[in-house]
Amino acid sequence: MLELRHLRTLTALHETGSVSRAAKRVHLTQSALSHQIKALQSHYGLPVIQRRGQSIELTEAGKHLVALAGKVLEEIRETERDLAKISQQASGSLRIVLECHTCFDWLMPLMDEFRQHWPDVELDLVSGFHADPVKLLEEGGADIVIGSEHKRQRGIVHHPLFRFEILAVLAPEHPLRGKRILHASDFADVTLITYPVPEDRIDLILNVLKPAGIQPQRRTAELTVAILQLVASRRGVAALPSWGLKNYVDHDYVIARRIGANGLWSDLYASTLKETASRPYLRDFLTTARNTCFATLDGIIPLA
Amino acid sequence: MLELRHLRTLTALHETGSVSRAAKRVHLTQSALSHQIKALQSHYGLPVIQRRGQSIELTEAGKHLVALAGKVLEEIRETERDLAKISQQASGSLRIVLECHTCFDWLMPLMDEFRQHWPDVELDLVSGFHADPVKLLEEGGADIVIGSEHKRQRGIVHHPLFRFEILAVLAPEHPLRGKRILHASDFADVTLITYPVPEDRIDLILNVLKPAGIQPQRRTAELTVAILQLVASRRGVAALPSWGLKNYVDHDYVIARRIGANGLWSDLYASTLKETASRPYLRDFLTTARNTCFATLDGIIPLA
DNA sequence: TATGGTTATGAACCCAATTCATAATTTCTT
DNA sequence: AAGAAATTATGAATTGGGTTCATAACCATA
Repeated sequence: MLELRHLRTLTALHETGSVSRAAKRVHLTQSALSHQIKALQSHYGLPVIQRRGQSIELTEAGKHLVALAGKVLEEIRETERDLAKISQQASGSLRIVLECHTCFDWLMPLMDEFRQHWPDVELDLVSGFHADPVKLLEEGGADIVIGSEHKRQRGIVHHPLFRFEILAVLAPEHPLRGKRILHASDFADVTLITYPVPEDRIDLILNVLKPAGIQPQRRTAELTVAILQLVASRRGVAALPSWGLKNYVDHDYVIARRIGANGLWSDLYASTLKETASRPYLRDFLTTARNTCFATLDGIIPLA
Repeated sequence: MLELRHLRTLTALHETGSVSRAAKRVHLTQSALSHQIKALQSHYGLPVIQRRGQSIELTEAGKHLVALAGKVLEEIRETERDLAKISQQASGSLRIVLECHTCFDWLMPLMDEFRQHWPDVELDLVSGFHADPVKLLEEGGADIVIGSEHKRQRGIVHHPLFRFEILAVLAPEHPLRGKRILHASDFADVTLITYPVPEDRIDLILNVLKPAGIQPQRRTAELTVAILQLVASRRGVAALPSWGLKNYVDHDYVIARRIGANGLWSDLYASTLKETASRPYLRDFLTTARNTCFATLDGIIPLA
């Protein structure tokens, strides 16, 4: 009766706190999850979730099942790693090109974990700027590109990671602090603080400012903390993924504002060659990435 | 891809050492298991079983998966016990009537385990002889009857346990030692050593000797070891389940012979009231019983 | 070489999980 | 308070994957 799919659903419910969000997380319909939950409850004669206003909460029974899920799913992945070792598919290289600078935040701990699990995989970050990172895959200079590119291309697989919102970051006393939502025009007279990458790699410029014919001043910094430091000391404003901001916003170090009525969103993909896509360690890397991101990053949305 | 059903199949393969026997064990066709195995192998790019002449053996990969199965399936049962506690279905009584005396062998350790898992269930053996044990269920004097009865009866559920062979047990120097198979006529002049129960509860008499019009002398003993002791000291022959004999036969304490060309087989069921059948602890008792029996008892066959 | 038993394979089938369509419910907004 | 928006529940329809069926291949033993 209980199946692994139920356990996956339960963890998704736990992580997202909502049936429909959990459904996206496991790539099923909200209806499917509703049926699953109903089946579980009637089987055990116990509710597993409980409405708590906006979001849902797991009951005691639900928590037991989530704890089980954690153990079981991890154990399965462990043995699958063992199997990969046995079939000698546990070695190779995973050279990562990172287009999204902020992603260092979650990639670093992920890489640490990965190194422990796959000691025989040569794990590297490919440094430097690359005009056409996907070409790097084809040329054999890298094994995976993490970025927003996802146009169909033969021989290449774009593994969807997640969608996230990019927020404008301001100093708490910034003149624009009063507006709940910022529009292109608001950026006319500000200095934009970005990572040192070309304009066409910056979503705010590409999708918002350029279409509106606005070209703000730019200043660059390598590290996210440096950017935030500059913002806080009123040298300009930045546009950063929402997830990395929570701590700084909570401590009133900076404030964050939505860009445009619907917000500015960006999709993240992990692209590989078709042939590397099937390697066990690559698959494990991807699921670990998704797991840790969805578990630790606030406000991200699963991608089809 | 990997599902709990695969894990169950793997353990069955491990326990039975044969695809078709494992199929019976998990109540599927041999074909279904064959497909499952094929799917597993092609998914992991590894064989999980290996032919070893008559029987099969698990490969290293298979052993990893079996180890996983042990952990995972046990953890699931653990949390299901927790859920039963939460839903307050973890208390009640389990008074067992045992028609098959030899079954004490496996029932005792089983009861010990059960007591640890379900401390709030009142566990008891209903002692004494009962002419109609199923009636005892209806009268509320017992909760489960372990025996061979399985005729349809409304309000009663007969949970199949397993089929086992009853072998004739002789002293090593017994005159009949030369025959590989014993027939009804061979029992004409022997003393039959049995448990102290009526004739119609003894399969050998009921199904073999009575139809042939043979009525051997009888002598009774309470305990299996006592019966074996009497057999070894040439006071007569006995008919006992094959599984309990292995140790004694291996040590040349007694010898065992098939009864009739196809052997004498008996089916074991656990009968309960319909209403008690759904209780979590009862279900757990049954699966534990089957698990331990199939894991520890040689030569038993699953029952539809 | 036959024979009984076990396993493999492809096609057909069937059920159960999912989706679809929609209703019911809740929450947010004005 | 009422209407709009979002979320969840439910029943019917669909579909896809796992199982069975039928049969072939294979393997040991006589």
